[in-house]
Amino acid sequence: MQKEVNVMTEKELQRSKSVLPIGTVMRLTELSARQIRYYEEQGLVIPKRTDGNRRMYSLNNIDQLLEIKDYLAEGINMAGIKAIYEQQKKRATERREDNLTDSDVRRILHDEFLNISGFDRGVGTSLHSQRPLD
DNA sequence: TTTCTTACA
DNA sequence: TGTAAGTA
Repeated sequence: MQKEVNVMTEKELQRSKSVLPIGTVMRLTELSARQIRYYEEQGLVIPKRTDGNRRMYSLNNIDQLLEIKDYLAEGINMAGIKAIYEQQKKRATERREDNLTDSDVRRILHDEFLNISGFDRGVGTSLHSQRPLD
């Protein structure tokens, strides 16, 4: 049993190892260096730094970047993405403090997502005329 | 050669 | 966001 835990830990360690330079990340994610660095400025996906201050990304970082890319493709902006992560962090806290069932968590998650996406699209776009945050 | 920071058409 | 400049 303990052996399995070690295996899992090893995988996580490998996925957390920062060994990819930004150039590789660019090709893997189809994102420009400008964008990758910008997302870092915004507090999302902070890479390790090595040698002469060069960014080194891990496999997990790649996943994070791809996730951000998906959100962007869905029309969610930086503020919205940040909000989503803040909400997730908040949910992690709520989960410890309360005894929410999985369905409760799902309902909250769904509700928050609608508010976030509705808010972001409402500014400048007219896909929906709804004003969920009113 | 690649990446970094800063700044601007 | 793209891109140019000057480094490391």
